[in-house]
Amino acid sequence: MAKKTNIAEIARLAGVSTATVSYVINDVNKVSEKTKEHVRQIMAELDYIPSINARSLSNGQTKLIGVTLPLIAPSDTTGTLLETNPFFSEYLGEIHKVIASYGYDILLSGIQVKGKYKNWIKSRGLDGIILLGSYPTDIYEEVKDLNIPTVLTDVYESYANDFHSVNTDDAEGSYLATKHLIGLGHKKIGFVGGSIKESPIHNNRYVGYGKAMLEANLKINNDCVFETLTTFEGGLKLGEQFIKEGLDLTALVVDADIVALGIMKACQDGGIKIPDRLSIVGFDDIQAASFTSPGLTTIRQFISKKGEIAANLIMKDILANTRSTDSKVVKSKLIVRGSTQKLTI
Amino acid sequence: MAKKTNIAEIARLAGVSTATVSYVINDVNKVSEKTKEHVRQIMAELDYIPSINARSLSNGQTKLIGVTLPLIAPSDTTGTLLETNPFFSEYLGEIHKVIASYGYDILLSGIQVKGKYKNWIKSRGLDGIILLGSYPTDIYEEVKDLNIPTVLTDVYESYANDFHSVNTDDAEGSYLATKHLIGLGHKKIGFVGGSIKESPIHNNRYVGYGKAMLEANLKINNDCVFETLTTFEGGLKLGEQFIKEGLDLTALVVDADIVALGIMKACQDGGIKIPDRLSIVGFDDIQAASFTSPGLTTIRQFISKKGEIAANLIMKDILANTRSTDSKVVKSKLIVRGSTQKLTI
DNA sequence: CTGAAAGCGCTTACAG
DNA sequence: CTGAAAGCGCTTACAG
Repeated sequence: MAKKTNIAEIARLAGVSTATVSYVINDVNKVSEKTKEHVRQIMAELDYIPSINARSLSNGQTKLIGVTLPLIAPSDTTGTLLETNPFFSEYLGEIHKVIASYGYDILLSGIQVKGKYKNWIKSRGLDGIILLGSYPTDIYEEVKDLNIPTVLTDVYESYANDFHSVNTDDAEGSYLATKHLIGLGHKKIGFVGGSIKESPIHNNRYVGYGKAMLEANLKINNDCVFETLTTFEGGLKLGEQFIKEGLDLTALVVDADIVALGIMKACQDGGIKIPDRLSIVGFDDIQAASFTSPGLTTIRQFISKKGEIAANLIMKDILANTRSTDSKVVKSKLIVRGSTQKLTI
Repeated sequence: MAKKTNIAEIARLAGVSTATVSYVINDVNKVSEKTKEHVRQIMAELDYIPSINARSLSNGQTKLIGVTLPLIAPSDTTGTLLETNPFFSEYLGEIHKVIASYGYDILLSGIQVKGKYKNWIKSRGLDGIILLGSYPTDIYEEVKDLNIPTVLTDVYESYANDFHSVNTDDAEGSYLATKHLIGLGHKKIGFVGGSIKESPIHNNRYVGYGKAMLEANLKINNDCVFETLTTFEGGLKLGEQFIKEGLDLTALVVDADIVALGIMKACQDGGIKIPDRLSIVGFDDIQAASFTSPGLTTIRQFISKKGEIAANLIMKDILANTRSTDSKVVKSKLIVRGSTQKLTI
C-alpha cells in the first residue's frame, strides 16, 4: 500500500496545524470558512480518509456496534440456529441501515465461550451491543459488568429488565391464531410448542393459546398439547406420529412456522389432508410459509421493525451517553393463507 | 465505566517496563518464564484486556475482515437479496468460525454508494474483504486500488481474475440436473433461468443444461427456455402461465430453488400434478426445498464449504502478506426428492 | 533477558 | 480563528 497520508501531511501541505485539520474533519465550528475550504481541497486532492481507529484511541468511541447472533449454535441444543435462521438477514439489514446513517458499523459475533464474550467486547471497545435470542445466564452478567448500551431481542427472562429489550407480543400472537381457529368453528384445537417449561418465549405463546381457549370455554386436554424440538424435523416426527396414532383434533396452533411446515409435510405425505382434515396455524411468517401448497396461515412477526427499534434504542443511549432500559413490544399480525378453513363436520 | 486499566498500570504493578508487558501479551520469546508468569498474574488480577484498537495503530493490523453482502438491495433490481438470502447465515457463520480461530472479526457492510465503499474500507483499516455476489463494476475498481486481500464469491465477470474467487460449478450442476431428467426418460425438457444474457451465473447454469441436451441429441426449442425474475413471485407467475396456456413439456430444469418452488406452487394450486405431469429440478438446495410436498429435487450448493474456502483464502494472504488470485470451484451435488419421476407416457 | 523512547494517527483542552 | 503539545494504549527497533 502506498504510504498512507496522515493528518500531519495534510497540515503541512495546507500550511496549518494538525489541530486545524482535525477541526475541519470534525466540522468543529472554530475555523474560518476560507481555511476550511482550503484544507478540504487538499484532503480531496490526496484522497485522504481519516483513520477511525486512530480517532477512537483519542476520543474513546469506536463507532462499532456488536451484533451477536446464535450463529454457531452447538448443534445439540434447542436448535436456536434453525429457529432464528430465516430472520438473520432481515434483522441485520435493518440494524445496519439505521446505524450506518450515524456512521456506525456492525461487528458480528457468534456466541462465545463463557468468559470470552466480555473480553471480546472490551478488546474491541464496542460502543454498544445488540443480542438476538437467548444465551446462557452468565453472558448477561458479563454484559452487565460492561455497562455499555445493550439491547436484548426476544428475551423474557428477568434479567431482561437490566437492559433494553425488544420483543414480539408472543402471547397476543398465538391468542390471535387460536381465536382465528375458534372463529372458523373449531373446538378441538391442539397446541404444539418448543419446551414450554424451559423457554419463556414458547411459554408465552402457549399462554396466548390457553387464554383464547378459556375465553371460548373450550377444554385444553393434556393430550392435545405437544412438545417438540423447534426444527423442521421435530415437526415431521410429530406429523408422522399423528399419521400412525390417529388424531382427535381438527386444528393445531403451532408456535413456529418451521415446525408447522414439518407437520404439514408429514400429514400431506401420509394422507391427512390439509386443511380439509386438519387446519394449521403457524407463527413467525418465515418466507417458506408462503411457498407450500396450501400456504401456511400464520402469525407474522415484523422482524425489520424489531431491528429498527433495536438500532434506535442503542443509538439513543450512545449519543446521549445514557443507560436506559426501555422495553418495546412489536405487534404481530394474523396472515390467513390456505392451511386453515371452516370446520366442516 | 471504571477507569480502564492499561499497559502502563500493569507495568507499574508488576515492576517492569511496558515493553516487557507487551512482550508477554504477544508471547514474544524474549522474556523469562518467571517474569512472564508474574506479569500474567497481575493482568489476570486486574482483569486486563489489551485494546486491539491501540494495537492496530502501532502495528497496522486491525484484525478485521469486511464481509459485504447485498444486504440492502435496491428493491428494483434482479432480486439479488432474495436470491442469496437463505445463504447469508450459513455463509457468514462459516467465515466467522474460520477467522475467529485466528482472532479476527467480521465487520459487516451492505453495499455502499459509489465511492463510499473504498473510503469505508480505508477508514476502518480492514485487513481484507470478502464480497458475496455481484456488484456494479466500479466497486471492483475501487477495491483493486486498495490492494488488500480480497475474495469474490459467485462472480464470473472477467475482473474476478484480479482477486481470489470462490464459485459453485454452476454449469456442471445444471448438467447433472438435466442428465437426471434425461435418465428418467424425459425428452421434452425446458429450462427456466434468470436473465441469461445479463447474468453470467444464470448463463453458466443454462450452458450446463444445453450441454446435457446436446449430448443426448435432444432439441432445445426456443419456446422451452423461459426467463424470469429470480424470486418466488417470478416462479409463481410462470407457473400460472403454464396453467393458462398449457405446457408441452414433461420436465423443467430451473436454475434457482426459489423460482422452482414458485412454479411448483402455482402448478399444484392450478391442477398440474407434480411430479405426475411435470418433473422439476431446482438449484441451490435452500432449506425450503425439503419443506414442500413433494420435496424439490435439486442441485445442492455447499455454502458452508464456500465460506470456509473464502475465509481460508483471505487468511492465507493476510498472514503471509501476499496478494494471490486463486480461483476455487466447489462441486455441487444432485439431491433427489419427490418432484421428479420416471416419464410415464 | 529487560528498558527507555519514539511512533502509530488522531483529538482536545489550553493559550493566545 | 489558529497552534503547540500532551495524551489515547499499544508496539518495536535499539541499546545494554
